Amino acid sequence: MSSTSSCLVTKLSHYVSLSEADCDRLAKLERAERIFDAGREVYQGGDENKDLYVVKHGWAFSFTDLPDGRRQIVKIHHPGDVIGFADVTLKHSTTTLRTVEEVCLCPFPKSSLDEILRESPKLSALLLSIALRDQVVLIDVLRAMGRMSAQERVSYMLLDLISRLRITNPGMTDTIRLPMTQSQIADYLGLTNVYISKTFIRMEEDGYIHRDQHRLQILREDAMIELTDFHDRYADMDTSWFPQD
Amino acid sequence: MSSTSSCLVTKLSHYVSLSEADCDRLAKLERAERIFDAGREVYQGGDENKDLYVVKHGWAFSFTDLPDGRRQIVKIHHPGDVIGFADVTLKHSTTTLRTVEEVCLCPFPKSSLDEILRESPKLSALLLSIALRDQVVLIDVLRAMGRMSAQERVSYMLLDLISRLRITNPGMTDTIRLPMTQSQIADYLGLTNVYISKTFIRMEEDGYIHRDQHRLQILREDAMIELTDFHDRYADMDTSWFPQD
DNA sequence: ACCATGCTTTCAACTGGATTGAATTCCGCC
DNA sequence: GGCGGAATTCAATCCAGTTGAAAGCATGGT
Repeated sequence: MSSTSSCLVTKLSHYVSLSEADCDRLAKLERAERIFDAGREVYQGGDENKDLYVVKHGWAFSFTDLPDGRRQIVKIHHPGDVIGFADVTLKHSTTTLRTVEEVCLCPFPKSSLDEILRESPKLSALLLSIALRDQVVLIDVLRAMGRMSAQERVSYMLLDLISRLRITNPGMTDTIRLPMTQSQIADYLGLTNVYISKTFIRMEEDGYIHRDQHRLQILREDAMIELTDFHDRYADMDTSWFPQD
Repeated sequence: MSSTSSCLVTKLSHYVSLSEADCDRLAKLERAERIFDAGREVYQGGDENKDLYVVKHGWAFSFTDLPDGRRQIVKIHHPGDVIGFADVTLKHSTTTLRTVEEVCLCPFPKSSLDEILRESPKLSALLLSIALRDQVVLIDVLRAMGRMSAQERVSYMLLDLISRLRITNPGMTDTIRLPMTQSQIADYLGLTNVYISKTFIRMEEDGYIHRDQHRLQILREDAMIELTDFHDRYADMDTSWFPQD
């Protein structure tokens, strides 16, 4: 089985070199695949969660609602991401998964994870590292939500997105495709669609960004990094303590 | 080595029964111990992080500051908690650790973790589960910060605290000791000390809580659970997939 | 070409929570 | 028991972001 076609392998081998066997273990997770149209719900909060998903292409996001309808998007998923990892210790899913655009997902059962943990110490360490790294990222988001103004939050989000996309596309420039609607961005940043609109317009006037359809160019990345005290959590990872295989 | 004195063992064996050997491995982490006075910084964000800490007694918290001084407390630590786990994949600490009151901490080197991962599959699974559970909890906090009003956030925090304290004190009633100052609570919930004060007074008037010194009694827990759509993430954990030893 | 639909932008009124500064109360400590 | 510093409370004012509604723009389907 050639592993070059696996998004997951591409993403994870950015952090540590993987043996042929480990690549195959990961690639196996992407054996099945299912296409979902834009704006579809893949599963809902409260559903029994038997499967995890690897994203093959397209964007999706996970969210929770309060009973009165207020919505919080908690994670944005890109190709190569594993969806649902945080919920494996729970019987039921805590979030709902919705596609932003047409998405290809590879479902695999929780039990495959189990297998990896038993067979590959190196992949186990990598999975643990990813879980811990995700914690650090969530803490960064928390800081943004708790203490940053609207413009700072938007800046933080854009920097975070571009950092993540750079993992798999090292040649990436300063321009990203941003398929989410402003309402979705608002639900991610704890703001309203109206204020997101205002903030984008303001940031464009001030020369931080340039927009063209769903493409967004970051013009003053350094200024935005300074503004938000941004740290890239994706580029590097301390893998020196990993067991060898 | 008797394990009954280890806070960590007490906390973790709530989730899964541990072998004598595993208990000893955990208890070993609490061999060294250091007392810190109230309001002391144990380490700072940016410090090289070589050690993790087990809390033996007392409360502490981790926070980050923005360059202009805005502060976000990101985690509150209780006895039995492991501090610094999220940062093990990073060379430098992302947060500062400060004590709330007199605290006893047991420092141990990152490498001890390494050892556990190599020797005990069951503890590895447990550690991974804890990391994933913490992610779910952070997502709950994120939801509170993004979409809840001040009173809802305070309610959420109190419910979360009491749930955590119940893990190790099953006989706990509806009253908790809350040694944090209102400014600290504000920095945790993304509000201001003044508004926390107002909210507490309001909640006491409305009969949700009763305060007496640093003791706080929760009078209408059900109402608060309903208000915040609260889910206890600590009581149970799906350990059915754990490897046996 | 046309309409339906959903997204973005704009507008104006409103409000929850922030800010500031001063006044109290609390509490440990000499 | 009284002093000093911290924590809390009070009151007045202010503003970032909300709300709701309406108007402009795209896009795609028939």
